[in-house]
Amino acid sequence: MADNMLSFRGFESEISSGQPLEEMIYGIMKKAIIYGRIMPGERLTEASLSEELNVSRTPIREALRKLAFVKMVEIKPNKGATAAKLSPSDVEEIYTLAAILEGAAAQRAVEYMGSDDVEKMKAYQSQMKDAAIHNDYESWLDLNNRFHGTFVHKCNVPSLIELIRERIERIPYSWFFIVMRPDPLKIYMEAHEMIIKAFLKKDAELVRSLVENHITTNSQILQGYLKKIKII
Amino acid sequence: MADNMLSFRGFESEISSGQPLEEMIYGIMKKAIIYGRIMPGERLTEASLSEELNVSRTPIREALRKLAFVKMVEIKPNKGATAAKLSPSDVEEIYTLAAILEGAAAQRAVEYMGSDDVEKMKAYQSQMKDAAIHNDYESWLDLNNRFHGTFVHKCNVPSLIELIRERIERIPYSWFFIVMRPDPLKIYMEAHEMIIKAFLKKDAELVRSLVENHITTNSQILQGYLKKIKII
DNA sequence: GAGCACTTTATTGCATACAATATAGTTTTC
DNA sequence: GAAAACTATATTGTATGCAATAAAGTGCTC
Repeated sequence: MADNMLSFRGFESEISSGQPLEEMIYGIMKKAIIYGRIMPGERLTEASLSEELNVSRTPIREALRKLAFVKMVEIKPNKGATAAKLSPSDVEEIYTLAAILEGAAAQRAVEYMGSDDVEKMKAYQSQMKDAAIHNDYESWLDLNNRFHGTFVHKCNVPSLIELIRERIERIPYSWFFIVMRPDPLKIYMEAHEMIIKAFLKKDAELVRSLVENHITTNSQILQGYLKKIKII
Repeated sequence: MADNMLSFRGFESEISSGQPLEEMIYGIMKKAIIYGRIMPGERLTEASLSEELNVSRTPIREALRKLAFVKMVEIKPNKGATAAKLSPSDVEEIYTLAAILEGAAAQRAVEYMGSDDVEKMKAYQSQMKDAAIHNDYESWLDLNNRFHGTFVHKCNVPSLIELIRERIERIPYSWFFIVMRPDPLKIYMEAHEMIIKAFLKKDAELVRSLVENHITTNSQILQGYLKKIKII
């Protein structure tokens, strides 16, 4: 391992790219949490992280506090940090807010979307069908992010986009694959079709309610599976 | 000054109440920003704050980073922190989100509001009229917070409540007094009346749109004055 | 053996020292 | 005199040491 590399559970980051250590550690640990290399509830002592990352406790403390802000770790004064556990109600809240926020973003986006944007959404949608047929779930997920990103980024409210991203990031990456079964996928894709049509009609209120329902439905399906396979 | 007191520009906080210094500093500085004791754009060097607060740089750094998270200060790597300036578009965004979030909270609250809650809102509303007549704007503002808080806290989504509070806190306290003139107040109070009626009808969708419009209208009125008196 | 005081250990909170970086000022060069 | 190179200063970033707190273990009392 080159000594100008920050390495943590398979994730790496080059030191001395102008970015402070604190931010790099924040980024690398966030990834580790999203991708399950840090398990929920895992105790994160400053000393052990310090050793694992080969840096002092100072930037680690600051990274942990940032992670606490986005609720990925929980810090109790004088007791320390643990990777956050997502309770059923946490999951529900995350999606409740995601639905509200993304619905609002979509509503606002109607005004700013060009026909090229809707075309992009159509293209993603058709590519998603292909990906689903070939069981290429990785691509499917990427395309889905692009689909949603297309209108979210057109809402003209940067902080709203940020809030939406913050919610989505709290969902472990692996969970997105849980719902990738024929029936949920069918429901999912049909919702996208309706959303596309609503954007074509430029019916902002319809777009809002469709997007909100789309996310809520998906949330309920996910929560059902999570409960059934005893993840939460 | 007792040496177990943390003092900062007129605000004080007792040390050794179990709370870490970092949090106390965060709280005290947040107040100082909200109440205008720290001016927007003011440079906040760790050393000067350290001297002013009689603590080391460490808890100050952590407090500054927390404040950066709620966008009350801006931190540039290797350059340091400044008290955030609210640009016209920042103000617009804050209120845009506040309207979305509080509208959603209100909509959800309809289900959980008891008739006693609506009675409370009516009571606050009538007290606000009195306060307005006697030009007791301080009380008016407090009652207004209670009025809004009544339904916001009934939305059953704690993180939504938190997000709303975070937006409101970014508005300098003094600004709330700017709009306290006869015409805006009349519009404001009429909106409240309509909101109360909508809650009585338990019409969630109507409540949502009324609350959203109420906040948006208020925002536009405030922004108009801010521009006229050249605050932003 | 359960409950309690005491001691030990682990860990965070805070303070401080040093290193790295950015800024301002100064000199040098043309 | 303007631009560039250098120097000095201020400030943040990081490492480390010590203090305060919490948790775990130990022995004592009954």
